[in-house]
Amino acid sequence: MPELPEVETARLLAQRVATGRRIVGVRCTPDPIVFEAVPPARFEEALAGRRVTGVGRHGKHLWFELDRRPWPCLHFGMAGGLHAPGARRVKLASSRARDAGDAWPPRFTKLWLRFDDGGELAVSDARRLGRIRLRRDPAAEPPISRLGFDALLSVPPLRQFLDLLKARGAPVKGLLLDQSFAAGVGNWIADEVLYQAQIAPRRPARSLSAAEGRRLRTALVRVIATAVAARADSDRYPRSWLFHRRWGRQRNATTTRGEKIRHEAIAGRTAAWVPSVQR
DNA sequence: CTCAGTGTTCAGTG
DNA sequence: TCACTGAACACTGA
Repeated sequence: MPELPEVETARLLAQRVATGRRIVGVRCTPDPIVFEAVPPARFEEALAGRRVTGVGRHGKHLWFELDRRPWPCLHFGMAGGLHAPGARRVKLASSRARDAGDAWPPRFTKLWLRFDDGGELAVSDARRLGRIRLRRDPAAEPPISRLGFDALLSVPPLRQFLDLLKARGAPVKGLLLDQSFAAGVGNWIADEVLYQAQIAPRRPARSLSAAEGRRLRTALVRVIATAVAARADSDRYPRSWLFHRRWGRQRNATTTRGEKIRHEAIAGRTAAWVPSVQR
């Protein structure tokens, strides 16, 4: 559940379930890839008996603040997620309508926590591209310290935003995907933002006019805020969004307004864009 | 069977 | 050194 809106929704869930509670049970699935070489015993020892004081997020990274360090940090990769029993699952837009049942803990669970009030949380990751780490000060250490501005909480003022664009020659689509520029933007958000800002994805970032840069910033803020307000429930995203029409076998060739959608690889990812609208 | 996919990292290039 | 690109990673579902 990768992009910022899903991670922010996971943060709110974690906050509700865990904040103020003590961890009374920790179970790690042995997985040296996802746990990045932290042995399960070490991880369990760091968490067991601790009280959760808060839940932080920057970009797509999430971490629990405990009454003793180090703290656990989560990145969900392409297919990871945070779950609570009975809670509506934040569905991946790309795997619509398929919920793999209501098993608890869910399939592919890597980390399973129980709290002193009976609450539970599980971290799953089918594809194993996610990471679970321990850090003494998450925001001050890699990989989080290397991130750029958080795309929900700290988008720079216009003047500064335009300066950042001028400093980069990469295709603007690639820049949006660069986490050291805007932390939290992923593939569909980048495409959505460029569509709404009416900018072609291959345009070098530094070639954007001030008016285009301004549109880009406005669209970024709006797309992120709207998706977060919808709690990352894609069914609640505006019908006019490119999002609803970019996928699948019905990779619909057109938007709701009848504009032709084109798919091509840019900066290593598939970009979906509308040449008749994006210049 | 093959391939794409809400990501990140690292080697290689200019 | 820097900016950028493309392959690798790992695995499911179409």
